[in-house]
Amino acid sequence: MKYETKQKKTVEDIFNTHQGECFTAEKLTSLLKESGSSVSTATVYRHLDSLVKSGRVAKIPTQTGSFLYQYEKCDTCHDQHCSLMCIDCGKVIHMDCDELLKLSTHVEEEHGFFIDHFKTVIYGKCTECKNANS
Amino acid sequence: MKYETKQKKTVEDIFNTHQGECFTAEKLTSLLKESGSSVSTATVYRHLDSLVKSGRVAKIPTQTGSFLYQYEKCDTCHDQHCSLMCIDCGKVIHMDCDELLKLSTHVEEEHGFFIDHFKTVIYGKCTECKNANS
DNA sequence: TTGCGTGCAAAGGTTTTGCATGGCA
DNA sequence: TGCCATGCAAAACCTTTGCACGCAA
Repeated sequence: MKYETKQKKTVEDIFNTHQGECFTAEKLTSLLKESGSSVSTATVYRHLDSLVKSGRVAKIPTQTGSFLYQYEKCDTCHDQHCSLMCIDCGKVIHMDCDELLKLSTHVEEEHGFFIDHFKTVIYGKCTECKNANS
Repeated sequence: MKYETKQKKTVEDIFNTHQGECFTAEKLTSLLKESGSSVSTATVYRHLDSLVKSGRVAKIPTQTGSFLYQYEKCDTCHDQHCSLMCIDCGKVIHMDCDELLKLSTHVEEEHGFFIDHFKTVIYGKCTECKNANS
């Protein structure tokens, strides 16, 4: 994707105006449509793929077998950034603190594993859903 | 799935003899076939679903859009158990230590989020793959 | 002009579902 | 016997791919 096309710009604009949010490919496509400049599904996927490969967008597997795409402009916080997703309401909370660094360090030293915080999603329940149904 | 059928028993047997391992539904189906008692794909999925709902099997979303199923018999370690999956070779490492409890506690207190360790998979690279290609 | 990007439709892989049959209690 | 589980095939779902056309450089 080296050409500067209208579609490429439109996709990047959407991500820019919704920083940190998570979208399905379908949601992204409908946002593009609503914004007045439709982009075909295939092209949306091709740009998503390109953004994921370049490391600017995270492709997050969900519990329903599809993906969520999340734009992260921040260049400095990756090592300790992580997403917390509520399995009930789907809300994503961003976490960016030292506690994660402690875990990474521990896991590297004790378990020989190098965490990719950008690809990792921690599942659980947010306070509201926790209180709501158990 | 309240009846004790041959198929149900066979599926549970496979999990019992491969504790802690991760399977795709397809892998599980072929293991069943090899063991001499074939079970149809639909039935395999139905039992998996039932096991997941009852909490005995974890359904783990992968980076390719399908799932891995993991049996966990252990009743006492859930709160601090977690799976580490290598994004290169697919290997799954089990982690069961206090460091996770620290993270949970921190996340609950500071971020108002309750981690489900059974559903969470931490992605990254194992030592071998880390050394191999970067 | 060259070749990459686009849109459409078709294909792909995995999981789910409908329906008739078979088996457990 | 009554109802649930099973197997098959079809459908559903999301994502990827092939191909002809259009547009950026």
